[in-house]
Amino acid sequence: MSRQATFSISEIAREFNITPRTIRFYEDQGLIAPRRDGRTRVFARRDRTRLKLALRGKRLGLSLAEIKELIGMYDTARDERSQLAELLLVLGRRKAALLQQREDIEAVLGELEAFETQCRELLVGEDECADPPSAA
DNA sequence: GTTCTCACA
DNA sequence: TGTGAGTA
Repeated sequence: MSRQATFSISEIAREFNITPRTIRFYEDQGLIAPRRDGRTRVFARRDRTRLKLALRGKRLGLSLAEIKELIGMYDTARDERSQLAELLLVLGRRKAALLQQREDIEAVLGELEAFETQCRELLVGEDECADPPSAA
């Protein structure tokens, strides 16, 4: 029953299926701030929670900066309403970005297909104009 | 095993 | 947004 209270970076990495390198990187970016025992990082449940939130944000395609923003609010944890409002703002931004990407992709696909059509027409034209080789 | 820094895509 | 190498 000795429920462990702290964890090493490698334990956390294993648990979330990421590399210790990535965890240090996230710390650099201000997403987490584990306690230190000397220079080695000591992770508490609080850090695990933050990391879990961060990875959820990543799955949604949020930038680390956005994730940092949201997680910071989770900690500050004043009123839930402003947190939810902020979350909606970020999600709205993300959705807008995805919609724009979809538009861009569709535009490129359209151009590509037009070009394909052109190529096919050129091929057919060549067939019509091509003299049969020396054979008969 | 963990740390940091530098370089690299 | 991460990784790899080299270091201590």
